[in-house]
Amino acid sequence: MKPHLTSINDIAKALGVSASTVSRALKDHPDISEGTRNRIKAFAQKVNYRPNALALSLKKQVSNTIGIIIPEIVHHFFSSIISGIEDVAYSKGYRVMICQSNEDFSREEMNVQALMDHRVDGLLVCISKTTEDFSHFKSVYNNQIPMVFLDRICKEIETDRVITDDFNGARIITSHLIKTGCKRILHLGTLPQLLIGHDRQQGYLQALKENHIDFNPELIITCDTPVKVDENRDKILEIAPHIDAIFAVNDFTAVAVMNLLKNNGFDIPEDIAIAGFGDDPIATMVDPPLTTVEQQGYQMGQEAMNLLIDRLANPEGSKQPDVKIFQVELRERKSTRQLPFSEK
Amino acid sequence: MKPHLTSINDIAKALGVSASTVSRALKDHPDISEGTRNRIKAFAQKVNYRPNALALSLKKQVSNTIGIIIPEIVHHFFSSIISGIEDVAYSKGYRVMICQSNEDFSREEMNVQALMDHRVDGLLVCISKTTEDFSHFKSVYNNQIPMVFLDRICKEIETDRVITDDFNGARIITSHLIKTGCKRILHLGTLPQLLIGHDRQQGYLQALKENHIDFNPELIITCDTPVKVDENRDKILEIAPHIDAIFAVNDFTAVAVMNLLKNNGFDIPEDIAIAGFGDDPIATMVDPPLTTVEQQGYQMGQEAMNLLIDRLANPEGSKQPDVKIFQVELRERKSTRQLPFSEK
DNA sequence: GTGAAAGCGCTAACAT
DNA sequence: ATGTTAGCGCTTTCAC
Repeated sequence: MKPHLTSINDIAKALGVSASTVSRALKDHPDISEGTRNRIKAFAQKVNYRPNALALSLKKQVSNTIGIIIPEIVHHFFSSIISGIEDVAYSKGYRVMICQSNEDFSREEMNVQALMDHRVDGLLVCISKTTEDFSHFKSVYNNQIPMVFLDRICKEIETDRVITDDFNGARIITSHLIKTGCKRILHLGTLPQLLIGHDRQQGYLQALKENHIDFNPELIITCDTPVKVDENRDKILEIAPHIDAIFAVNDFTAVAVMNLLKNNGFDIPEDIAIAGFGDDPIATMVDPPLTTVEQQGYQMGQEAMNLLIDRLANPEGSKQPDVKIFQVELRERKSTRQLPFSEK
Repeated sequence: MKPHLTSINDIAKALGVSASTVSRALKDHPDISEGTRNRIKAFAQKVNYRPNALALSLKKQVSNTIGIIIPEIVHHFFSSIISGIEDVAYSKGYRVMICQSNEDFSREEMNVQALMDHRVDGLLVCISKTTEDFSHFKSVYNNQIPMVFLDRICKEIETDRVITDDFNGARIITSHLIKTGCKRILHLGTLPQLLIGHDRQQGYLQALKENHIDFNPELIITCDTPVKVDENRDKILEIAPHIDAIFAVNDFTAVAVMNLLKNNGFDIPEDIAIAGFGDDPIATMVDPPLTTVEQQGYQMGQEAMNLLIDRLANPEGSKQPDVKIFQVELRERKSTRQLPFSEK
């Protein structure tokens, strides 16, 4: 920023007109005569004039920038969300500032602060796993900055939200395991305070119930990353001989446990069928390819941005929070058993 | 931004002092008496005052924000770079604005423009695959905005750069294939205008030469994504019986071709050994795990940000461009054959 | 049709 | 120790 890009004042001085004339000419204000307008426009073009977005935001009290807070962009689901947001945002003239919380509460607080400091017009947030205190979001809410929660939400704050039907997704995939002959299904889940994890676990339980399978509490382990699979290695291998399927809360955990079992002599899916959640690209690259449910990250991002734009356009909209629930779709692959012929 | 967050003027009015007093008190200017300072600080705290970053940037002509342009955050290598950048940036009080070019030239031009409009202090960029015209970057350079190229660089512009030793990486991995008994090695590469692809291809050729293996031009195919593997499916399967190894320009292409070959009855690595480039997490999750070279994305990001900070601190530094070359490290896994015992 | 002036939020040189 | 003023880049109301 040192080298002073040309400003409206520079143009005004150079052309011997006032700054306001330049400003008007550049935005085709009808008052300005065609002559001056052309002269100014030509000059602006020549010196490659670009309006200072900072000054504009300050003046207009609108930054045309929205903030995104996302746990970790490395995960395909999250980066798909971002792409969905960006594509809508760009097409409507918004910029985005992306912040990663790294699943860390205090980093998330800093992110909120930084985005507020930059006077973003609105916030799109996917809450960190470790967040249990929501006061930073409440402060956003109290300042009436529109905010949309994505995927991971906060029940205590009444905002628009875009979520996956985790309950049904888990129910569908667990039912699929049952239909293909599995009865003793291990669930690798998140800590229960994470709502999506809770809902997926409930969906799992619901599927068991609908199929009259008794629930065995030992068949739920908190284990939601490859690292945790490694930590729980002994426990999992001990249980393995007694189960015929695993439903993991996400795909990379599913893949990690699949590799663990394969390396220990289990046949997938004959000994143990495995299913994940999310349809990460990795699902099609592993052997056998992973059965999972597709979560529409890109579309969720688009929808969230659209909701935010609606709020921005209708600031006084005291209308009820919008809730968009995305259904998931089963992606049946070779890591689970085939449906009996009669069922097909 | 509608709901007017409290400003310094609001505080001044409320407390019956002038704005400058508030400004000074808040930053512990020695002139301000302890009494007023405490009074002001307490009040600011109470109303949760936060300086407007936009106004500050405008005033100071420094935004403390740096722009990142990256092809696609979905790729692990790129998101690692971003994490490296962010961690250094945050620790030095910088914010980042991340833009994706989606490997698209005109999107990249827009990104540059948007970041300039926001008056970022500097730019960290990894050029899009499809970019052949660099005038947008030259304009940044001419405006004396410090810029560091990462991984994919532009030779025509004299800036700091942080790159991988692609030539040596490719040489190391090709040599490894040769050492383990392979002689007819197919290379799946990028379009030759992409410098990293060019260098990797040269490294491949160099390894052949060093080992007195004649180069067969039919053994280089432009094919650098899973989609392109699919498009080149027939060609690859036709060549497959005549080769004993494949070196792919990146890991996801390597994995895609591995799956193609496995599904067509080839044994990996006995029939065909496969090696990638980058050490994406996927490399350890596939079966057999992929031999590849590790590219230090996170460290490269850190280094690039450090270089940029140096430039920012020394604006008049007419010193030569810094070039940091990161070596890669072989990650030997099961997708390539074992070294003969005598070599170990 | 064009210019002068005020103000967005903040800082700093210059008063007092 | 505190206030006044001007200005960062821009828009907009009000003059002429």
